[in-house]
Amino acid sequence: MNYNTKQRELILNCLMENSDKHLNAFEIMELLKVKKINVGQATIYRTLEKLIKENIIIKYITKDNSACYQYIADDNCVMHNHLICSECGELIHIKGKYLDRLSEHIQNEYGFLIDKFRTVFYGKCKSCGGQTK
Amino acid sequence: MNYNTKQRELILNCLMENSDKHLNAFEIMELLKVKKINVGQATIYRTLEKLIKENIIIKYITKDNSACYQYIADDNCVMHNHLICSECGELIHIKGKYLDRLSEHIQNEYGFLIDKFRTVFYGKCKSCGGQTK
DNA sequence: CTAAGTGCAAAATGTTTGCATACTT
DNA sequence: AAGTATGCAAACATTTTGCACTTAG
Repeated sequence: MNYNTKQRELILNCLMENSDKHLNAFEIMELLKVKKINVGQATIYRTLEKLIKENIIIKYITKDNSACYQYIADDNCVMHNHLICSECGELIHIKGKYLDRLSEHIQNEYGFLIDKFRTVFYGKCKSCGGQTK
Repeated sequence: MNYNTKQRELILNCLMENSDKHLNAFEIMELLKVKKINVGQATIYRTLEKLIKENIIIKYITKDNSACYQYIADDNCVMHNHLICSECGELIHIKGKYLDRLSEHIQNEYGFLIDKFRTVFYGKCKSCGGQTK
């Protein structure tokens, strides 16, 4: 169903190499251009949509209203949630009992099942001042 | 600094009356038009931005990629987080010890301070099948 | 009276689509 | 060979901007 094309590989590699940052579609295109590779913008958008559906990357909106994409599917990322710093875009993978308990509680109390792929915690990371408040 | 204009009131009322749904800019404009009120689109966008900055509403992206706005600042909403159903858009306000413990843990462990206004839990509500999984 | 907000139309931005061609399986 | 992906350019949707005018404080 999904063909493994050169373009898909390139885009995915680009996102994997930058999994600590959030990139928008334009930036991905530029990064590929620097490497003398030209991938049409339609292909970028179409591929990103597919990667989202496969839960390999996430999409979200930054404070300045731009749509960004970020690679999340490392190791056993299935069980992870993600913290994203609104200031610098740093991505932190989290898991653990506190999170599990919260999920359980929400499920029991409200019948609400959290989607770990779509849910992202926004805030400020250590170096951007999170710890001081 | 923020003038209390007729247009601002109208937009805010519209969002308050629909606090259980998510509306996009166009829908807000249409809802006002139905009431024979014409508010320019530029005003809608400019006002929404201000309301977001004031933490009165939140903005987020739905599954079908449209930007939506929703009123959150009821009662003592300051301490709340929000669950949003990806299917029907239902908004649920949550708080409690599980959430507080998670926040604390994340702060201690990672130095990361969660922004409750920006962070939204996505998932499926009871009536959309959240409980059954 | 001054600062802030408004409406319109135009411009800019970001994303999607149609279609002929090329690539994967 | 069939199904899927690509690139281009055009179309589209959404959001932002400039400017003259109005309104709130």
